[in-house]
Amino acid sequence: MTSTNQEHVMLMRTADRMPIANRLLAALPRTEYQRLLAHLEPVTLAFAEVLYQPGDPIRHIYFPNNALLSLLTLVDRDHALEVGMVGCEGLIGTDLALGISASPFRALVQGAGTALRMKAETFRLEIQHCPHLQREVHLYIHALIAQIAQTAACNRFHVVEARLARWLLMTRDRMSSDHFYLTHEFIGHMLGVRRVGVTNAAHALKQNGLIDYSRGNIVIIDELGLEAAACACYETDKAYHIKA
Amino acid sequence: MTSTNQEHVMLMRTADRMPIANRLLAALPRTEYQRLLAHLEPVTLAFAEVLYQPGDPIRHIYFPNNALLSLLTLVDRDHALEVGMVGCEGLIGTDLALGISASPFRALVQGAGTALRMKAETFRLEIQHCPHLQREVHLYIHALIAQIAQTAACNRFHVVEARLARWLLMTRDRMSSDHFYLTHEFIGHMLGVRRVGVTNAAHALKQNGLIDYSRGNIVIIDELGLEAAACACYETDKAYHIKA
DNA sequence: TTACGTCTGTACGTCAGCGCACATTTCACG
DNA sequence: CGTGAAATGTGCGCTGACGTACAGACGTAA
Repeated sequence: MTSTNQEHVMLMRTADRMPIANRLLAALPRTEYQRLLAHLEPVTLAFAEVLYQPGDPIRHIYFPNNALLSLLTLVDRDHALEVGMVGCEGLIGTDLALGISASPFRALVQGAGTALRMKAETFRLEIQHCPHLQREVHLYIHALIAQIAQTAACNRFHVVEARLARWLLMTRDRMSSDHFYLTHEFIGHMLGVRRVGVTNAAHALKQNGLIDYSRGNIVIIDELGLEAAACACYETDKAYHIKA
Repeated sequence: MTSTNQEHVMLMRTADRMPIANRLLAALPRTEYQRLLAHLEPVTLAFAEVLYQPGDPIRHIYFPNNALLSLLTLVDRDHALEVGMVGCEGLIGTDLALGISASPFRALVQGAGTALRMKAETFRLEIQHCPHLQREVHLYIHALIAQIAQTAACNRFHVVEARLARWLLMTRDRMSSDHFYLTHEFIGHMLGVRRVGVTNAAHALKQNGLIDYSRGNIVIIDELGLEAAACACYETDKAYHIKA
């Protein structure tokens, strides 16, 4: 506990010297960024941590640095479905920018890492006074809408293997790493399929030499091959989010 | 041609005396509404008319009165999927409010009727000077996001019959009528299933005395029964959009 | 009335994914 | 070094939806 707190404090002290890993923040002019920095608190997010629960008021917004977040809609008690994936290109808590204080989605940490967070109330005020922030957030909301819709169509029309390939690539892009920890069980919850469905699809990808994995440690071996195995939805999504 | 133009002019002249059927506009304070009215042009929309094509610049935004609009994502050349349904509770062209000049969706007229439209450029300017309009549009964007996500999950988990029931009820709510013209073929395109799939599901609903139909003329007979046949997604969606 | 186009009913083989159950592998920990 | 939990592999019957094809029903216009 003590060590965690100390680490936390250390992070806070060095916040103003941290590289601006979050691309949305990085796109802001210096003046606005400096202004916001005073309200941004670095935090480390643990795997599977739940940040928002549907209906609950949003307490903080999060700008991921190297963390990866998921937005899920809950249906039945058993069924959930990932509708959005948020990495360093965006933020969660966009609802506040639209005048809503609760998220309709569950937000959880898909990839552990760091993020910058801001109090909800502060964000509501600051976005009124930071036109560039407002603009960037609006653009991101638009991209998110497109992503959600694309995911909807993809889930409807494409087979699990192609969806898995797409999902792995999207994860890779946002993690900036070819290696990450994710069990079939977890991925199943994201894609809205059984664990066995993921196992079978992953097995096929492994057989073809596109990926490797063992007990949750997934490695992308053949990126181009994986893109070929994925549906065209990946390219569409990429165009929206990764346009560097 | 001439008669159409005359009718059009007549509609324009009486625009300021038309009842404000669009609920989003109706929620605005008088002053803002009067200001906007000068830029709002009544139009009649024909069934199956395409208002937006993905990627094309938006020329007008549309506030439906009694018309019903659909937002579709296109996947392959054959496959499309409805992700949003917009009636008098909202508008299309929200992208402009987020600083984007093209819609990612195809927008088409699912139910013929009237709407008020505004030039895209005018809307971009006016929304800066009409705080209530901005607020209402933002709230609607949020509801739309929730609707799209809900649709995504619904398409993933629920059978065609339940989805059809939900879709008919959503149509009904936005048309304010138990009767409308829609062929199985058309509905199939919306739900992303084969025409035969719709026929089978519709047949089952008909057998149970919930609906009746013939050559595109659909009538909802047993509303409560249809709600029971629909998935819970309907209730969720209703809570967002029809909260009167 | 006839003819034609549109809409709806029905059939059939195929297949992806489901739910379930159980075997096997691998790692962490005592 | 063993032991138990977690992760992955495999099998099986079932079902909803697919693609396709064709038949009947209905309405409109000649």
